[in-house]
Amino acid sequence: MIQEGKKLTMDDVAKELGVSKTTVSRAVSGKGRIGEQTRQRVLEYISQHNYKPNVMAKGLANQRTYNIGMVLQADLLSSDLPFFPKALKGISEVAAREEYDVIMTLIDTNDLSRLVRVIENNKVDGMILMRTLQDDKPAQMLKKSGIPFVTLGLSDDPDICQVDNDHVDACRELTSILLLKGLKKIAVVSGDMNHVINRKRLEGFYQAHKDLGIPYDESLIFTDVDSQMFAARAADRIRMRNVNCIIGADDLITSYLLKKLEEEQVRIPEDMRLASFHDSQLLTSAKTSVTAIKFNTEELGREACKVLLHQIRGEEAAHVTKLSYEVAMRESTK
Amino acid sequence: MIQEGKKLTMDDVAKELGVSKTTVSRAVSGKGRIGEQTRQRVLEYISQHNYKPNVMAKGLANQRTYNIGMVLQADLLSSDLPFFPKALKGISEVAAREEYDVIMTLIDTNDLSRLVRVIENNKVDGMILMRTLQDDKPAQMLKKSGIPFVTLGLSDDPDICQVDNDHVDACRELTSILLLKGLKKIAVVSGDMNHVINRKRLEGFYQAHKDLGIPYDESLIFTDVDSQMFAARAADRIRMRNVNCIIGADDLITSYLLKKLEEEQVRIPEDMRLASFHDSQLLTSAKTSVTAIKFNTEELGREACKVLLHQIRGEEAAHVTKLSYEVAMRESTK
DNA sequence: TTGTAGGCGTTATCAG
DNA sequence: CTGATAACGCCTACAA
Repeated sequence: MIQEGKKLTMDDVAKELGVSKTTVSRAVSGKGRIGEQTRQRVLEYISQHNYKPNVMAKGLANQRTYNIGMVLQADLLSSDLPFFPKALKGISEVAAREEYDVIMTLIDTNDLSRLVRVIENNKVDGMILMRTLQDDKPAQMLKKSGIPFVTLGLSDDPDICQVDNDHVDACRELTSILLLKGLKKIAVVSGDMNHVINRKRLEGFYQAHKDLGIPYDESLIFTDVDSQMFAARAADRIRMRNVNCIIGADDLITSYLLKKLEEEQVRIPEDMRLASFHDSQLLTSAKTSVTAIKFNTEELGREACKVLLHQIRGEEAAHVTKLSYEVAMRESTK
Repeated sequence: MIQEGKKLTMDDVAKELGVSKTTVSRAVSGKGRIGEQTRQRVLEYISQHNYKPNVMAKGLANQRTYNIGMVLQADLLSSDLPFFPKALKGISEVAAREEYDVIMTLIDTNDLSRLVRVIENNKVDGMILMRTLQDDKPAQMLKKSGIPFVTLGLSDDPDICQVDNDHVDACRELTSILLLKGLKKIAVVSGDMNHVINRKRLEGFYQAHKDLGIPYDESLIFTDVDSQMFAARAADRIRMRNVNCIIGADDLITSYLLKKLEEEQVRIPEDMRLASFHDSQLLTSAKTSVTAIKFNTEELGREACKVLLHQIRGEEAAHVTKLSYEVAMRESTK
C-alpha cells in the first residue's frame, strides 16, 4: 500500500511507458487532448504501480496548496464548549472529499502573527475564520490580504462570505416560547459582547419582546459574563429581583448558573426556569434536564467549507448563509 | 504588512542587489560561507522589502513540507471531553515556534484512507497520533510507511516514540488514597478496553491493591461503558452490592454516574464516594465538587511535538516520555 | 494526438 | 567568499 522506497515520479512513469511527461500529465489531470487508448494505458500503469502526483510540485507549478486554513482564537480551546471540534469534523469531511487538507492556525486577539505567517508562506488556498467579533481584526486582515475566506459567524460587512446558524431567530423563538408560557420577567446572562454571536442572541431576545408587545427589563441583562464567579454574582442579583426565568448564553454559563442555584437550594423549574444554547454534554450531569437551542455544528462546518471551496475555484458563492436550529424543550422550563 | 500584489522572489532580491540567488539563499538560511557585510546587506533589504521565502519551493527543493500532521479518530470529537482541543493547543504552540504548521487528519477505525492520502501526498514531515489502541492499525500503518511519528498515548511497541501522562501511576495513587481512607470496596466504571489508556488505569488500580495487600473484587469492574445507559446500569449494580466508592474512567462517564446517582437520591459523599479523571468543565455543574486526577494536556501536546520535531530533524529522541499528573481531592471523597 | 522546452522558487554541488 | 548550473516534480504554451 505505502511504499517505503522512493516514490514514483511522473518522469518515471513516462519513461517506463515510452511517452512524454506531458502525456502522463494529461492523462492524470484529464485536461488537454489525449488519445483514449494512451489515456487508458497510462491510467492503468499508474494505478498498478501506485503513482501519486507530488503535491508540493503541483503546488509550486500552479500556485495552489490544496490546503485550507482554519483560524481560531486560542481561547476558544480553553473553554470546554465543543463548538470547535464539531465544526472541525464537518469542515474536514467536506475538505477531504475534495482532496483538501485542513491546516490549523491558532491566534490571539492581539497577535495575528501566526495568521500572517501562514498566508505569507502560501500555505493555504483559503481560510475559515471561527467566530466573528464586533471589531474583527482577523477578518479585516484576511480581507486585505485578498485570500478567499469565509467566517463561521455573521459579520456586518456584506463583502464577507459568512455562514452561521440564525442566532437572532433562535433566541427570538426561545424567548417567545418562554414569554407565552407567562414568564413575563426573563433574565439573560450573556458572554463577551465583542462576539457577534452574543449580540445576535440579545437582538432576538429584544425582538421577541417587541413582537409580543411585552417590555423587557434592561437591568436583567448581564453581559460579558466570562467566569464562574461573574455567573454566580449574576444569579444572586437575579434572585434578589424575584425573577424566575434565566436564559444562559451557552452551556458553560448555564452550568455555572446551575451550580450556583443548586448551592442555594433553588428548585428547578419550580423556583426558577432555565434555558441554554448548544445542548452539549456539559449539562448531562445536571439533575434537571435543561431546555436548549440545538445547533448542528457539523453541518455548519460542512456548509462553510463548501462555500469556501466554491470561492477558491472562482465560482459564484453565497455571501450570507443562515442555517437553522432546533428547540429542545425540557424539564427546566416546565 | 501583507501585500496583495505579486510577492518578491529570491531572484528579485538577487537582481536588485546585484548578487546571485545563491548568495541570497545563504544569507537567508545561514548555511554556507558568506561575507558578513553582504549578509547584512541582503538581510536588510529583505526585511525592508518584506521578502518571504516560498515554502512550496523550499519544500520541493529539499523534500520538506514544514507541516506536521495530527491524526485522530473522528469519534474523539463526538465526545465533549476537551482532550483534543487542549492537546492541539500545546502542539500548535511548539510547532508555530519552529515555523511548522499543523494539518488535521480525521480517521475512522475501519477507514484509514485519509491518513494514507496525507502521507502519499507528501503533505507532512511527521505525524502525531492521538490516543493509542490495543490493536493499533493507524500506528502500524505509520510505522510501515517509515514517516516519523509519535503517539499521544502509550504503546507496547518499544520502537514507537510515545508520550503520555503516567496513567498507571495516577490511578495507582488515586486508588491507594481511597483505600487508605478505609474504602475497601471500590468499583471502577471504565471505557473502551481497546484504548490503552483504560487498560493502564486498570493496571494502576490493581497495583494499588497489591501494594496494600487488599483484594479487589473483579465483579466491581465495569468495562467498555460508552453511553449514559450503560453507566446508569453499572451504577445500579454497584449500589445493589452496597459498595460506596466509584472511580469513573473519565469526566464524561463520571457525569453520567453523577446524574444517575442524583436521580436515585444518593448523597455524595455520605452514601457514595466518587472520583474521576481529567477535572474538566464537564463536572462544573455538579452539586458536589468531584475528586479527580488532573493532567496538563497542553503540556503533553507540547512535549509530543518537541519529540516529533527532534525525530524529523534526525536527532536523538526519547522513545518513551511519561509526564506527571496531579491529584485534586474534593468534597466527593470526603 | 503527442512531444519539447521553459518556468514555478529554492537548495545544493561544484567551480572559480 | 561568490556565482553558475543543475536538480526538485509538475504544468502549459507552443511546436510538430
